[in-house]
Amino acid sequence: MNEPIYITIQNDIKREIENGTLQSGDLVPSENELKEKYNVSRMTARQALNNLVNDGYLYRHKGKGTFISKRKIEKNIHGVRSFTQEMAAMNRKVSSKILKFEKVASPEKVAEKLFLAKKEEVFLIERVRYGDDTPVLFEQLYIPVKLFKSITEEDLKSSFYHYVETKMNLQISHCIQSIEAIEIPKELTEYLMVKEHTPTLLIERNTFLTNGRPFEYVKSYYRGDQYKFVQHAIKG
Amino acid sequence: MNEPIYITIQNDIKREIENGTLQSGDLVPSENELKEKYNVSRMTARQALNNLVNDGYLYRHKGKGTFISKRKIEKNIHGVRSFTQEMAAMNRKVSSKILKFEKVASPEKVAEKLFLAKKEEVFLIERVRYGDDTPVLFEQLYIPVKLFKSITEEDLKSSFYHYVETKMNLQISHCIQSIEAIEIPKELTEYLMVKEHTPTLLIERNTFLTNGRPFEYVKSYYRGDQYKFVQHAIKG
DNA sequence: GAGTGGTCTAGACCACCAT
DNA sequence: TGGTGGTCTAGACCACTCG
Repeated sequence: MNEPIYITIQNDIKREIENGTLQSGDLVPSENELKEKYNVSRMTARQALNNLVNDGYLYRHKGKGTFISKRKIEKNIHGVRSFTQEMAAMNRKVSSKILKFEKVASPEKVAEKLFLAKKEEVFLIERVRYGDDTPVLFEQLYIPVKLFKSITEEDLKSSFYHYVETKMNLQISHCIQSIEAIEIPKELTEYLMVKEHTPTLLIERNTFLTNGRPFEYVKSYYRGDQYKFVQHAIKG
Repeated sequence: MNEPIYITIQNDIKREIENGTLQSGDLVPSENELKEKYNVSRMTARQALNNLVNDGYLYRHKGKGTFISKRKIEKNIHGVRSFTQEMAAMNRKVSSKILKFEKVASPEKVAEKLFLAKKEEVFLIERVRYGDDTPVLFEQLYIPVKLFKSITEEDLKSSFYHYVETKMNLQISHCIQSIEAIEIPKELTEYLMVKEHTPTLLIERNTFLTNGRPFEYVKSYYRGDQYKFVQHAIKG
């Protein structure tokens, strides 16, 4: 395995939280216990715990220990959710059709959003996504080639975020998005099977990893009659 | 000083970002440079930088260095923002016209959202809100009478959230909102000064205090051509 | 006093990037 | 090749909490 040890420790603990072995309020093994168990230095065990604290899985109490935080389920509601998660929440079956999957020189705006040099290569992926076989969403996804060297069409048939987190072991942190109501662009009417002038939700999203770097810029066009964007937001 | 060294380093860098000495895209001193400058170990310098990355101030590039990220001001955007804040961010002057301000028996759906008994009294406030004198938003706001006994029309001319937090000393915690694209309802065309069928952003929001109780339920209709909803969301 | 997390050191090897 | 960040070690002292 080339996976860093602290990632292994993190994943082990995450798994125990997700399958219920560790419950909200439970004490997690101390840094010294993890040090023994994984035969690593204390700093390495600490790094794993710190990352989980930053991600909201754990909290610490000086002199007492490290504990599982509440949330867990609520966590899925906060903020960024994938289309797949949204549809699952509504009990709709998801499918996708990929219309385009090619390497292109990044347009200026995209390069800026992805912190790339001008014209640096990006994958441009266009797909239509369906809920219960009705088209819901047309999406243009831009991702840096240098980061996603080995991605295939197959990987995009289901959840891209899932791929990023589990296959690539990257940690998604946050996004900045804008949401507006527009008339559907003419060229999309046939993909979404609607007539001209249909109200459409346009969401532009720039999503970042925990290392502070963006990994996607995506423009999504949602059919107004098929999709309602639900979210849970925390005041800041 | 009892302040940990890494906090000192963080604050020094933050200050340079805030006063403009370090600008978006600039290279921050490397871990080794900070190590020399502050006469600390590399891990300590690294801890300072890592924290700033987690807080969104910096991003890293393996082999290249650590850089100032764009955001900075956008950081305030996390989650719930009031219309007033949104407009201020765009440098637009805000004004309001109150069309209706009355006590009504709460409709069933509203009672449910506000945790009230059926037909318990609520204030229904309808207002049009303007940015630079152009109508941007028509809003129906429902708030419990028992909570806002002494509210006046005057209090609603500017930010309602500001009133809640500073005049009533309540702490806003979070909201659940749905966002969808619709055609403008006929009866609103004149308030928003648009023609029929104009794409409109409908946002329904249920907002809660830190004590877990809801204090408002609001339906907002935003002119699609005037308003883009920008937000910063954290992955859960 | 024993255990915990918080801070810190002085090294090390690696992968990545520019030149 | 030299500089950068990414990972990791084997120690150390401290402040806090609990019995």
